[in-house]
Amino acid sequence: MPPLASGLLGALDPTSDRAVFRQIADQLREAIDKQRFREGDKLPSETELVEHFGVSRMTVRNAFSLLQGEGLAVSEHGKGVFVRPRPPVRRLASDRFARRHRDQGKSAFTVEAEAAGSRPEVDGLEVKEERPSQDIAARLGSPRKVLARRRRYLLDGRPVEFATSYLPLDLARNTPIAEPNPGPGGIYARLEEMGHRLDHFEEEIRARMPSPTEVRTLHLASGVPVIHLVRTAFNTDGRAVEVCDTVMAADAYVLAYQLPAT
Amino acid sequence: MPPLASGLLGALDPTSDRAVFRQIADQLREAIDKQRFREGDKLPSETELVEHFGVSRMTVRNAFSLLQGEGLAVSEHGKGVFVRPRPPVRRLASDRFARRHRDQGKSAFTVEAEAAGSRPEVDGLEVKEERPSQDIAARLGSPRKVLARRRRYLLDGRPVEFATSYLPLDLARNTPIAEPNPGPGGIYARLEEMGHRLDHFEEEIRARMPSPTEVRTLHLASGVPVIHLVRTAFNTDGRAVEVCDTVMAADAYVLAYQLPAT
DNA sequence: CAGTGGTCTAGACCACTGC
DNA sequence: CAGTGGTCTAGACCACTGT
Repeated sequence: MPPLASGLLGALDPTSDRAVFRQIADQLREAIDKQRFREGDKLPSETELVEHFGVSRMTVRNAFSLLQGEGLAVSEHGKGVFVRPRPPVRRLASDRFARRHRDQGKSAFTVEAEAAGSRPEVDGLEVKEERPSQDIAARLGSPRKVLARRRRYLLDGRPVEFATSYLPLDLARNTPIAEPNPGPGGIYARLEEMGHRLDHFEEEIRARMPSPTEVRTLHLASGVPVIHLVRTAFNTDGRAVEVCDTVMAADAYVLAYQLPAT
Repeated sequence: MPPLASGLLGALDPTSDRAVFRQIADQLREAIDKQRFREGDKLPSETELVEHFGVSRMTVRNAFSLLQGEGLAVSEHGKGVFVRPRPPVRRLASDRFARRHRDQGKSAFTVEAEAAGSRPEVDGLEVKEERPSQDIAARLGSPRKVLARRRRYLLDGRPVEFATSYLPLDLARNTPIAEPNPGPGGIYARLEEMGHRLDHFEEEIRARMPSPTEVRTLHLASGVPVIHLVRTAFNTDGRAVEVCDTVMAADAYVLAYQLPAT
């Protein structure tokens, strides 16, 4: 009765140029790809692999470290190293800000999450007046000060994104937009009531590894990038009336867009 | 005359709970954020840091490993560890497939890159008939076979993306689309000539860490994710006539989209 | 308690770079 | 050649998990 590792893993090739820890990672990666280990399964412990391959512990840890960097494995102190579970993904459609989605009493995030059978939460709401960063100022037409609305979004208890909306202060001060709860339809509905009929949005998307702060805020496993989305809302006069800066856990989202063939 | 490390880095806090290698990483990260080390600068060598902090070499290497995972540093064997340079970013606009961009003799990639002052190349072109994967088949209406057009794109010698276009074989066989060079305006122009007037595109965007194959193909530094983009082209009958599966080096791109406020 | 991963040491030898 | 990072060993002690 061979231990777990022996049953599913082979031997090293001592003639290979490939570093031993890479060979070990290769074997584990292949076993994961072939579903011999499935999502959430525990991988062999460091001790088991040390004995199976006859290497030192650091070599095994280097192999695990590679897999974690690739997003294939996560370690849990005192428990083991596991195949990283793939959580359900939230699909953001490009019509999510269409006016017809704005006539309910709840936010777009809440409505959409409940429709998908998830439990949405909003967290750490904070509304402040600030001096804008250079980037935000440039996008908003260089206002001296802005209203910043920060919040974090969770699905079924898991943080998935946090966002800050910036509006020129002269436009937002002493309006419902400056209240913690801006009311049904959110700030876009309020902007339109105030005469800023929205014409279109521009979104810019980047992907990168998270900062330590982002890792904490979103409880990110290692090997999980973030999607950085900056959305600018334009009114029918062509003025940028809001910029929303969003950082999303990349493993929780698919973004979907429609492009005209023109 | 203190060595480089002493001049820019402080001391450890032995009373802190924070692991020593994390404290070292914190100091280097802060120095990078504050531009005390700039893009492309060499960080202190492992030996220097070992002496400066009075720790063992593995501890210093762990600190560097953290920074590399965050995409802040890259190591070069025999040379040193450097602040990761931020290469110029290519902006993909959402009108990049508009018909008006299709009347030149060159591909969209080539035209756009030259306009931006870069030197574009296309690489490893391969045209094959294949059985589609389950995902591709589902998107194309379950054809038994597809034509697959693979290629890699480079800017100024640097690989930035590789892509595969899939078309139902009954639609593409024995047409210019099956030729290595499909002619001016690319396969979209040919599809329209063949009566498939394009109506719109759908794009799905994900971000994740690259597989080892993708690391090789795109020469990715560690700590650089990929953007995975799947575009489906629909004709005016609502039929999906092409799916293009693209993997991009995330540090080389910003994707930009316009959304109607409807 | 035993088993797990997290941190750290003090060496060793190798491969690559630049002078 | 000296200096750099890449790999590997054989220990040690700690913190966290589950029984």
